Amino acid sequence: MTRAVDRASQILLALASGTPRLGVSEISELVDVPKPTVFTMLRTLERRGLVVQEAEGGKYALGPAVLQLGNAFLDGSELRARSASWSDMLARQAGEAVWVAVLSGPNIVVVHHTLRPDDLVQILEVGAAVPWHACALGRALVASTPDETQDTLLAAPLRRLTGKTVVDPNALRQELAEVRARGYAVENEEATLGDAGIAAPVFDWSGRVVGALGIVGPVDRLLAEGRQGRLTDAVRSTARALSRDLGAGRATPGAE
Amino acid sequence: MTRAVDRASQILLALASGTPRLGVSEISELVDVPKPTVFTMLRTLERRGLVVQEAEGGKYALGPAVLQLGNAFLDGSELRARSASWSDMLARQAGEAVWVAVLSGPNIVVVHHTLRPDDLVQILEVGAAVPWHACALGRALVASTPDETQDTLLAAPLRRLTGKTVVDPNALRQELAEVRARGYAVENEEATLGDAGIAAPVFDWSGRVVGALGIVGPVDRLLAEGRQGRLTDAVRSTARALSRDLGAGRATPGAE
DNA sequence: TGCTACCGTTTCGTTCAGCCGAATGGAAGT
DNA sequence: ACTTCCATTCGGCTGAACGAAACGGTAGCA
Repeated sequence: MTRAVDRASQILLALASGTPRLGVSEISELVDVPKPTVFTMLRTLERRGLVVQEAEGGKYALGPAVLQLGNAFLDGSELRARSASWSDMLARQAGEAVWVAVLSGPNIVVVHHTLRPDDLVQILEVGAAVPWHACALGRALVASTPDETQDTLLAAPLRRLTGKTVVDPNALRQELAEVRARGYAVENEEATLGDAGIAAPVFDWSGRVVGALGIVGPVDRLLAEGRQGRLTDAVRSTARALSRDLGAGRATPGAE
Repeated sequence: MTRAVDRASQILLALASGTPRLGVSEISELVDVPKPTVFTMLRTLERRGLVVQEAEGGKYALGPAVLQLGNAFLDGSELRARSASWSDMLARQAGEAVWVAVLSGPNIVVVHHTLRPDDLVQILEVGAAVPWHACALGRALVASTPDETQDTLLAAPLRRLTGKTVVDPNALRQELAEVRARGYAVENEEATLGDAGIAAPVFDWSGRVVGALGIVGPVDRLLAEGRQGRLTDAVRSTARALSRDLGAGRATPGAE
């Protein structure tokens, strides 16, 4: 581990963590590194366009080169490439928005988003991050990770996003076991009031979970009696098809 | 300048430069750093999710955390936030796709893309990078940068994308002077065969150029006689309005 | 207007982390 | 079975990373 590189990584992630512009002193406090060290690293990151300084003597922000990194990540994502057609099909079938996401630290981050097939204004959420424990995508994904990954994620502080967000590690651990057993996750207003989610894990050729696919939309539509079951089946079979597309075998967990 | 951090930045940018998966030896050659050093830095970047290793002993790729950085950059971009409505208006007016871009090293990178207002299938290009010299957006932007920035960009190797791409530094320098004088750039099949672009620079409150806004589309539509002039006027007045929205004064270069 | 607090930035001496050549074990290719 | 080249490990050396102290400047306040 290169200490300087790890610190610089933390600086970049601090700049991505909510407040878009931070001063040297603020960053120094957030990442617990002395100001001259932060200053030198910011100058170095600025050199490659990963960070920009607003004005002479002013605050720092992420620079355009990180957008290029993000885009290159998406371009190189086989999960994203292969999910487009399955996701489009599910959106038409379900009449709802479909997201495909991967795990990134304590969050899931959306790598593909098919808009709900209607003419209403929607925001493309590719790149959006949501805490794993507060959404169906996150639970579906994490439920299929190794126990030590789950232990790590459950040991970290869990943020409450709405009054309904479950943040008790024991309750979540039990929920993950249930999700794993039945092969899909359902979330009801834990990430956003008024919205629910249904998601299933996606596996690759080696049998490992590489992401999750799911629908997200208004709770009164998604969880309506008689409709939830059909949506769940549609989500699961689409996730299964996507897994197969990625080389997963028939015996993959959740793919029975 | 922190040497280790600069090297790690180069490793990240190498992973974004075209081939999505690279081995330790390949990266070592690309960035001219010994393999054990590359290895240790990759492990450090992996720790924060900026890089992932495909399989044990395998190749490395950018990780999901860079997508979060890219998204955070977009979320924090005032240029992007303020350009959305102006860009939508111009797209309706011109009947073409509208891009807003910033400079990132030798490329421009798209921060906002309004789709052409028709029902044909289009790909959202946010995050896409194009060499500055090969597109109208890049020329419009660079023409308004300080001389030393232009000198730096013209000194670097310039890639030819089509048979029509101008790569002679002297010819480009003259073109930049002309772009600056008239306040907009036009590009004809230099980035993509069949496509042309018209763009104008965007300024902020301090009078500095912060981006460019332009339309991109089929050359026979954009550069049609009688139409090019009207499109140019529409692009320039939209860029001017966006600049005003960002606090630029009336006397800003290109804003007469 | 003057003072205080805190900012970003600079300086410079210290020390240990970053560095990398050499070596290793393993896998791919022939 | 052998060769080649991969990713990874090891360990000694030195200069880069580090950070306390200080500086110049600005914002905020009385």
